[in-house]
Amino acid sequence: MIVRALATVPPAPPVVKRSRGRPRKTLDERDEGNRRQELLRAAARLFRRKGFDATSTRDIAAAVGMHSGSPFYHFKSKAALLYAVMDEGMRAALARQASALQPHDDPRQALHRLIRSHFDTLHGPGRDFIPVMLYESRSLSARQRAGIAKLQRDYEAVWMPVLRSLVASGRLRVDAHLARLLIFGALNWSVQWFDAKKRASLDELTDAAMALFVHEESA
Amino acid sequence: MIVRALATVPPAPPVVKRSRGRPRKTLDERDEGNRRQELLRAAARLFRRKGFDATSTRDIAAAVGMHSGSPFYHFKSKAALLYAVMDEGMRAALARQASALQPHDDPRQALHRLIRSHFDTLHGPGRDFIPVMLYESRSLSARQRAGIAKLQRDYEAVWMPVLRSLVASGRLRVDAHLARLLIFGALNWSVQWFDAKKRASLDELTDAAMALFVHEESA
DNA sequence: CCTACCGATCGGTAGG
DNA sequence: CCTACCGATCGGTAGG
Repeated sequence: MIVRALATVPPAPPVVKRSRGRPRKTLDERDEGNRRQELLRAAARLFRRKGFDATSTRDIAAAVGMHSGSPFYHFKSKAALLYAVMDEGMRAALARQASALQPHDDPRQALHRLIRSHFDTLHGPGRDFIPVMLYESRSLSARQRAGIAKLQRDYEAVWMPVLRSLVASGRLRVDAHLARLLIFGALNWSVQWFDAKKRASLDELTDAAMALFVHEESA
Repeated sequence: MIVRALATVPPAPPVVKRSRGRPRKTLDERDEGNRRQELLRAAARLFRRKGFDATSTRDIAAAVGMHSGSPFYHFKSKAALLYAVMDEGMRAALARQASALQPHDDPRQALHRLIRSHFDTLHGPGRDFIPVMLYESRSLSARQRAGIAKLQRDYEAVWMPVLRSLVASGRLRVDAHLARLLIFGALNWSVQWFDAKKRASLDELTDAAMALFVHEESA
């Protein structure tokens, strides 16, 4: 088990309890993956809570019981860590989205599933990754931003036929492109106010969003 | 006219073109107000573009042709500058909102005016102040955050009777509290994608939002 | 509002 | 992954 150094007591060096002499060879590969994942999760949590610029690589190292220079053994720069958080977050979101859609859904059911899956991505396990992407993209390089933008386009593309078909049947009363922007805003903004106290569950939230956006069929 | 130092060439000290010997006495009061306002506007623009933590007080000083220590003559700390930006932004938003509402509006018209006023606040003149508030509140102290939260509650309170009345007539199909959160999200998120190229005008945007959220009267 | 400056912190690296 | 360290930058201040 790893003892976390208290980030609020800067003078104290991190206490490292991992034994130095244990056998390394056979577990090397898996260990490296684990340490990398620990760094990613700690970085995501700190980037979300304090922001990218206000989080030091020392904070991240301390959160996983490493010394200050060690994160650079796993990531070549702080920006690379940020990119990895966003990349991993988007790939998980894409996978979740793909498995949410069912073959015989009508457009209304499809939108319901997309919204529910989106809320899962924002508020379910691993919930820090996508908020970091939503709020810290400014700190990416142009090249990195382009990489993330590609994944975002893939994610958004899945929504468009669903939205267009709801527009065609009069259930959405706005151009599909604008509808997507406004709906994503409504959903994404929930990271500002939704909390685990959960006055509303994610299911209830999904129903509420559907009721707000989707009109009854007819003129 | 003020010559802006290039923020990307750190070694060069800011070039100050203001004449040193001009009469000061009679204009002192107005000048101080002007300099303070210049600092606020420059800070808002930089805080929005680069984020609070990534903006140095030197950046802000250079943007208005001051030397590095001088902003502290006008504001006692960088955080005080941030607070002033948000406070000024919210007071302007409240004033704009108050003047937008007309006495004999029906609920639908009232919501239209509130949304249009909100888009003005987000994208009209002085457009940096509120986005800074929306995205940098994390950097406020608890006391400062409480001060801004009070203004936000006042701002939100104006929407509630309008939303409740639309719920009562079946034109909004969600609890008024949740409707406000989702609608604010849709509107606020536009700071991420709306640009001056204006494929859609603010009027068109307002109509689109109304069409998305507000249903026809009836069961 | 400028000058000159301080202590603290930061991202990153060499070498093991 | 640790040790020891560097150069750069930052918020802020004294004194004028």
